Amino acid sequence: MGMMAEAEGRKPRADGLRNRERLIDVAKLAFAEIGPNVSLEEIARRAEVGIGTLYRHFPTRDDIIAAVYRREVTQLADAAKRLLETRPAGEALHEWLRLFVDYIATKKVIAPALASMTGGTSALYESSIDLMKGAIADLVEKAIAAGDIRPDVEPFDLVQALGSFAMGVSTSPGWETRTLRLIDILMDGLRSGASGGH
Amino acid sequence: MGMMAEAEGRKPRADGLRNRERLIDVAKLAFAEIGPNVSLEEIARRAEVGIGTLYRHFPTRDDIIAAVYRREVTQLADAAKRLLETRPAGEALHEWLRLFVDYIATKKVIAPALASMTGGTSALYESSIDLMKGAIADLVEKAIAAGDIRPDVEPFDLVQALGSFAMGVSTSPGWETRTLRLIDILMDGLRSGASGGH
DNA sequence: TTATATACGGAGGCTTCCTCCGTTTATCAA
DNA sequence: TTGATAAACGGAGGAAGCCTCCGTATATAA
Repeated sequence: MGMMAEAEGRKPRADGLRNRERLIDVAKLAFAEIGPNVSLEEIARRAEVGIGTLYRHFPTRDDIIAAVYRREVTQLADAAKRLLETRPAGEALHEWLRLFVDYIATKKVIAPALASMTGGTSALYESSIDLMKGAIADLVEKAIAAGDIRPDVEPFDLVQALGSFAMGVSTSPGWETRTLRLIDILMDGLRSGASGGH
Repeated sequence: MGMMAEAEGRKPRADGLRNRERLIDVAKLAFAEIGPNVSLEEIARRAEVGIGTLYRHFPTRDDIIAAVYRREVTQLADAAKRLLETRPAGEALHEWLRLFVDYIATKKVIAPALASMTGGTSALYESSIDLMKGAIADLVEKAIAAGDIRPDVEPFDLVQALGSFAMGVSTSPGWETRTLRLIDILMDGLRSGASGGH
């Protein structure tokens, strides 16, 4: 129980991996541009691969949607770690919140499809929520420890706030700009009352 | 300005109206059963009309979705009026809240499609929200006046609560039962502290 | 009952979905 | 390097869905 299933066989082919990544890249853009019902042939066309290649990597539409979503979440969690290593915790938090806006955009487009998936996907959702909570908690705790933000912030408060942002986002033009502004204000609020020292 | 555009021409054909209603009935069920991407041919098939008939009544997919949604909202608002006429205000409120659960179910299925519509639909949304607010306010005020529920309830509190229900509903099995239970509890809460008199 | 406006239904052209399989290519062993 | 071969590629093509168009049928009005 709990074994690494990998082992045997040769190294995966470089072109296979390349095309897979390429398809996810292109799919994310296409979903954002055209909507959740882009034809898969369109995605294959943009990625400059045959339709067969797309279907081999992602047997169903849901699979490619899940792949986009999963990568988005993973990148966001990774970004938290990387940001914490390369700059002061307060800045890291601020920067990460901005990245979150891009994540919302992806999620909004994909959500309908995600919602219509059954079983397996709720697990995908769960794990993504856990990843997010972990990332936020880390950022907030370090930022408090560094004296960059007020000490009475519960990480869960931020989860809540971000959730509301994600929900409340309308499709009206300029929501992205407005949300980014909101985040700046939020950061100001967080900073006021910070110890300021190290 | 403000004229009734109707007038001329003969009476609309009975079969036309019948088929139109039939299509909306069937579409609501089909959306719930199969999801927001049911083929329109499937809907026509179930309604036992030709595909051409469906397209004449609803030139686009969005049109039929809007029709289902609009009827749902309208029926809900009408039900409030009817319930208030046929039973004590407290019971009317309780019953109406139960109907609301069915409405959520429809809305959940349709929401993705509604969300992807442009322009015209946000108006549809707005008007539905106003209808809902009006219905709830009426029910709550009359129930308070009748002494069936505590007097310190703001109609808007209920709007808020229902909104949360609608959002928080997961796709997990049994949500409908659970939500109905929540509504019963909510009603108990509303009743406690009621004057009890007339 | 007749005339006709109105509604019906489905054939057919086009797009998308998805499978299948012959061709190409990256990896590994010699 | 060079071959052998597992792995990946790509697109033809059948099935299904989208939507239009128009000949047929029927409800309404005279």
